[in-house]
Amino acid sequence: MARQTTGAAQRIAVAVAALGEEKFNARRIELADAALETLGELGFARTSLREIAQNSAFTHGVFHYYFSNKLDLICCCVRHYKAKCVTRYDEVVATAQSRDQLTEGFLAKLTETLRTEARMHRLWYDLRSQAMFEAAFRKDVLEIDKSLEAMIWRIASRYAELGGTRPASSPAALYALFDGLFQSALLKHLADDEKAIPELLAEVRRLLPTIC
Amino acid sequence: MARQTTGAAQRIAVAVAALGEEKFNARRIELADAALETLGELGFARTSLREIAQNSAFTHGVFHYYFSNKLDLICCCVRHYKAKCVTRYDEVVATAQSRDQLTEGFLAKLTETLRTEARMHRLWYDLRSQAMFEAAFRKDVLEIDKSLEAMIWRIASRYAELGGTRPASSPAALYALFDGLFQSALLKHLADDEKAIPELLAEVRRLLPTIC
DNA sequence: AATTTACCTTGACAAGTGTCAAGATTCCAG
DNA sequence: CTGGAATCTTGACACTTGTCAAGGTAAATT
Repeated sequence: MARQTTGAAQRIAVAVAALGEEKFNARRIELADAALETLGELGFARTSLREIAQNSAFTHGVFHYYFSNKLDLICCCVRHYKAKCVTRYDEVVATAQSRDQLTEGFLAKLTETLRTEARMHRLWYDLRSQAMFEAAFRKDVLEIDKSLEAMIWRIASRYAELGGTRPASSPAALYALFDGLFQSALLKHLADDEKAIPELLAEVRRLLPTIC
Repeated sequence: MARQTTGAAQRIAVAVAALGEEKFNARRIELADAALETLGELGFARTSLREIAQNSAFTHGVFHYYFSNKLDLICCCVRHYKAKCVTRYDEVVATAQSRDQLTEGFLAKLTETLRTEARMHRLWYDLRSQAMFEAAFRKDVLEIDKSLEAMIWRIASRYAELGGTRPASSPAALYALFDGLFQSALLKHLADDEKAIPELLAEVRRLLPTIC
């Protein structure tokens, strides 16, 4: 049975059953990757399937072939984005042998992220806000938020460990703090405020010893 | 000269010059208020001028008469929203005579806000995210962010003062922390997580003595 | 009372939207 | 090689969108 003549749900089920699963999912991720480009550029509100298709090597029909609808596509994008994101600081955590090394590695990665991946991160904040309106996003968004909280907690725990102490705050509070600072710095950075990054770094440098 | 036959910029200039300014602006705010209803319900991405008009006592043409375009309307909404927002905790700050009173007043207001104004606040987070994509929003959003930071700072300063100490963090860090916690609690609350509010309260209660 | 101005309604336009299906193409098992 | 399945392209549909202008109504001014 051709995939197209059935609903997308059945299509996907059939594909999974038919051992084409891996290929099918690989294609979905390819498409999600292409979609993330345009989404990062325009944001959720202004991005249409046709716009996504035009900025990619695919035609708009393919997206309908692989995704049951627009929300399905965006959800897949969000999930895919997550995988890229949550391990960002793990290498720093694994290799740092002192508080100083961890601090400098963390700050360097933070700077690099703000400089080169601002678009992806504003999309994250966009989608997290959308989740407040669109229930279909909530599960994935809450899951990613949890992963990010765990990521921050790994950094803080390691930092504390390297000084022989324990973090002075809860995982939730630490994540809220760093996420809030990052979000604010991102907005200022996107508004061409050149002090945004240095101020963020100074703030984090000041905070790390007091809260971890 | 009739307002409609000129561009909106001129129209507004003419209105201002013609002493109709107050009436004109009052009408704009009335319209912005109506628009905020729908925006809070649907979010920026899904809200159209017609939808706004249908959920209000006005026809869609009126919005074009009072605003040069959709962005102009939304900007006005954001600015108007600000005024409602930034004084929320001032009464608590002014009347509290002890740390306990301030804490309880703050937490009560926090709860009330989450319970009764979740829609307005998700809209704020939505618009702040939009500002990362749409430059036209940035100035207003950054300004509101500053006002909110100052609002948090007033609370923290007063809390410290009531204990004869000084806040242990910068205004930026304190705002990032509370904003991050609130944002996370709001999302969970909207996802029908009944622990969202109590957990937020517990976290804030724990944090206040350590950071202020 | 007459006329100009401010305010609002209505309907239209062009562009863009998500969705879908019919047909072309590619791929692969028999 | 061949027939059928998987994949993709194309074009169409019904609908919504922001924008705007022609016209009507109410209010103010002369």
